[in-house]
Amino acid sequence: MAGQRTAGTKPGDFCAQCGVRNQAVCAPLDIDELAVVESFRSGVRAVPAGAELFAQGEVNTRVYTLLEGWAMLYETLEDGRRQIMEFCLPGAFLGFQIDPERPIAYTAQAISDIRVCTFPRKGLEELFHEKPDMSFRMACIATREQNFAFQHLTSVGRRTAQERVANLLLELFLRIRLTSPDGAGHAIRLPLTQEHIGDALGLTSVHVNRTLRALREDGILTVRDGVLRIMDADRLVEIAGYDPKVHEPRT
Amino acid sequence: MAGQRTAGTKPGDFCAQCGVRNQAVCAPLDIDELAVVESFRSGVRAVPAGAELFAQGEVNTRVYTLLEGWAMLYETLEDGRRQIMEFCLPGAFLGFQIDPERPIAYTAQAISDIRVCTFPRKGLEELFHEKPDMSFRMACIATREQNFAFQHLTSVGRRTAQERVANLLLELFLRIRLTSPDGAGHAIRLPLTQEHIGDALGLTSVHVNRTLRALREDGILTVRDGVLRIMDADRLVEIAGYDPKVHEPRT
DNA sequence: CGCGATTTTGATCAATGTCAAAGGTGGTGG
DNA sequence: CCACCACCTTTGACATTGATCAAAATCGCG
Repeated sequence: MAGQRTAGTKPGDFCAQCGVRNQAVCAPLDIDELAVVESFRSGVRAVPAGAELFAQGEVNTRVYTLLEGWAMLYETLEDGRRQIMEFCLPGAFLGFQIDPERPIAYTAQAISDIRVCTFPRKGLEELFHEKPDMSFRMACIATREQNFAFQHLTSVGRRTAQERVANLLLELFLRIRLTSPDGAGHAIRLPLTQEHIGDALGLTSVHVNRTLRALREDGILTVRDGVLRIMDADRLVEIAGYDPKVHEPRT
Repeated sequence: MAGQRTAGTKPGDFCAQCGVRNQAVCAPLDIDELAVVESFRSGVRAVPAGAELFAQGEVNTRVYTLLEGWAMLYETLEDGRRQIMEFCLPGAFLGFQIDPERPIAYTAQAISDIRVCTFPRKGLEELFHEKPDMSFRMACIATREQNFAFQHLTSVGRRTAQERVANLLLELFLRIRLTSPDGAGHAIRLPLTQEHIGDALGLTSVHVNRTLRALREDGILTVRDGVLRIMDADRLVEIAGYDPKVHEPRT
């Protein structure tokens, strides 16, 4: 599958062979333009699970495209309560803010070991200016992200614990399915703890645990050893309140 | 204050005199470019309180800039539960989706009587293409909106009822203060019912009522006859968990 | 084997929801 | 001008969801 990669290179080393190019901000660029981007970027960086890409309150001088692995964005309150905004998969564009001087409101942390493509924040405007398609692409991405944040908000604000968990797991299942090359089974790798799930959904980890038990006992799904297995997709879709007409697929 | 408007015209009739131009997508345009936009738009429309600009599930053929009044975006679940995503004030850009064919996931409804500047969705890409600054501006707006959605999500997911209410009312107070020309008092017009507040915060209206009572009894704020009055700003800021360093001002 | 992190379970508690009814309040039409 | 109506606010009694606290079981790993 890595046939056209030069031996010894890893995904992201060359833009032209980038595995997430079509999901990322770079999608509208042609091969020649990629060369410009490639010379602009700072390079590819590996970040171990648990490390932060940037932290709430910092002024952030880089932006990132996630190449491999899972990351998350979260905000913490002074007393330690945490809200995870989003789980990020390859292709995600992270850390962009309008005002580069303003401290960023949330933290980005690697959940698994990840690899990111790094750009200096400085000069981004100019790059977007030279490549207006990237601006438009960027607007599209941000608009989509806003839509996902809206859906997430609806879950947290108005659904029961069971509905929230069902909704999130279904969403993650579909996102992974869309991008990952491996098989068409009813199971995916899910590198999240129950605390991650709780912090994303506004629940405690112990309530997530009980909810997952109920879902398992009802024969709907299981989460075991970091793999999510869907047993009864129809009922899952129903509980999750998932509507394929409005719920836009997501990478 | 309306001195430079032609007698008989209303805000929005001419782009050059548009009161929200500097908050809206049109901000980066100069006078000549405005002429292009002015010929592109469909015109200005008045919409009465309670009417919908577009509805969840429709394919939406127009986008709007809000000129006057309050609107809101919300999603409803099949059984009627409602989540308000956002209260929109003048300058807001509404209804844009990447894929113009896909049904929109949320409803936009006027809270008070409003006036909107209307554009056909068709041709927007071309307009953005001709005016790349508008694309970039659009990306900035969408990114900001995403940030606000994130903050909202944190409130709903992790704050108590009292903190949520305090946070929302403070946010609205500051937003209004930023834009409205009238005085520097500690009160603003707030055309929301307690049900609106509850649906935005993931609470029932009766719990909002009790929470407002507590806030009033503690001498922090009052909401009465559609006006919000701040009595003790310091304590409000504290309860709301408001951090001016990361909480970007918003129009 | 031992340790830290995670999952699981139980017992109890608190925050918020539900249901119901009683006041406003403003608008409308007779 | 009044009566009525729709809508909103307010309050009470009670129900329920999900939180909290605590401890045991399990797991990965050095």
